[in-house]
Amino acid sequence: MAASAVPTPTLRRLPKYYHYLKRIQGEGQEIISATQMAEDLGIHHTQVRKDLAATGSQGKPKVGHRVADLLASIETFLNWNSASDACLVGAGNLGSALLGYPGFDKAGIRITAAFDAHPSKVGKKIHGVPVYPVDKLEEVIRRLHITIGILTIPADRAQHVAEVMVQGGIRAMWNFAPITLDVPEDIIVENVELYASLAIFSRKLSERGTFRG
Amino acid sequence: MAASAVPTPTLRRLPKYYHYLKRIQGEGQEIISATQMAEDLGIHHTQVRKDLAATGSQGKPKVGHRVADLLASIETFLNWNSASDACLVGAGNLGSALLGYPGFDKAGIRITAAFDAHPSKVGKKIHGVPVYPVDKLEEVIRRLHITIGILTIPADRAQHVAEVMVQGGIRAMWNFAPITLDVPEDIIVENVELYASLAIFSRKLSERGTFRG
DNA sequence: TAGATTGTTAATCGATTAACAATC
DNA sequence: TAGATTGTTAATCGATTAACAATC
Repeated sequence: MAASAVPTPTLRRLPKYYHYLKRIQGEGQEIISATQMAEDLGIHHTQVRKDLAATGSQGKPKVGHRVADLLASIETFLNWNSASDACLVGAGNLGSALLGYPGFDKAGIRITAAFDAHPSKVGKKIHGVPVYPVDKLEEVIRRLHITIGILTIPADRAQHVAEVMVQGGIRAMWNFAPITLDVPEDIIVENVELYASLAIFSRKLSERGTFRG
Repeated sequence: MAASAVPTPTLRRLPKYYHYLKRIQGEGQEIISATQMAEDLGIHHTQVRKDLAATGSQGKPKVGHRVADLLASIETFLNWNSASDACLVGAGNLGSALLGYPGFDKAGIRITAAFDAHPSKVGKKIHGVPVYPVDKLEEVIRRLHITIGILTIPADRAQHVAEVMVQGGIRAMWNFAPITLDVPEDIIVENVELYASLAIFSRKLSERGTFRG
């Protein structure tokens, strides 16, 4: 793969811009300057300019950027226009919540199958997505040509499930389990690190606050 | 506040070490070298050493680190030993999932009250946590001396709720809504950016994959 | 035109990686 | 002792911020 020319921090900021732009668009605003965005989002204005430039969007000197253009640029850059089929393994609390999350559709990720180990969940639909037994994982993803896997299972089962996913043809994984998955190099893995945020939060609390106890 | 001497990337990595150490501890391992950790986690060994040093933990040359010591150091460093009371606003899919999340207890965050705008949820308990009407937010957090607020509500209501929280005495917020909250400077805000991870995932897909469509 | 804004090139800052001394 | 490991100091790398030219 070609290494991305776009820094990861930039990618992380793009959704921030996206949601901000959606909001002001909803308020009827059609033009926005990078200066204003920077101020509202608490980011340096040069940073905002570089990030927006990375998506290929261009503004007009003295005028600013068209909100609709920026939104379109971000969507295109992140490839949110073309859709992929995904499955989710682990229909527990977090998994069920994700099945009902509206953001994926927008991002072109269509969850068409869920899997769970508990017989009580199998056969039902959660937010419209059918739940299969987890031992049918390989068979179903192969049959439905699913290429994306979302892991919302406990850490101790994640590695095994990842291996079955690879067997079945999954090419990319979005992993919510707090474990470093060991998969072939050509498989994409993106880890959602909820605990990373919790650690930063905890540290801020212990640094600043005396209001614990 | 004093700026943290510990880099944010280090804080983000600490839970990774923590979960790794918990796992090998569960397998009966008592000693671990930074070299081995680095290899298993795909992180540079010097990085691991610096991160562990930041928590105040020390190893023995030629021997390694005691797993139990490392775990204790991380817990202490993140102040996971002392507990704080927190409330959660927005008992929807994500909110309910968080109420059932075992990680908070471990991190010393005890959710004692939840709030929701839907009358159907009010008065019930979700994972043992009572749900109050959201218009009682200020009153309840004041009465229960709650200092931490978790926001799992739609973006368009987050700013208003944040302001009520500040009114009621909340000093720190863990925000899951995709919006930059505007609160007084002395209020701690940590944003969980699920969409940041999704953006990185989407970009990886569009860079590497031809398996969309 | 004047001035606000864009967008680029240079300087700074901070994190990661490399080199190496210290220790059991 | 020899060698593996720790932990620190220096070098590199990359992102952020500053300075400035270009544009309408």
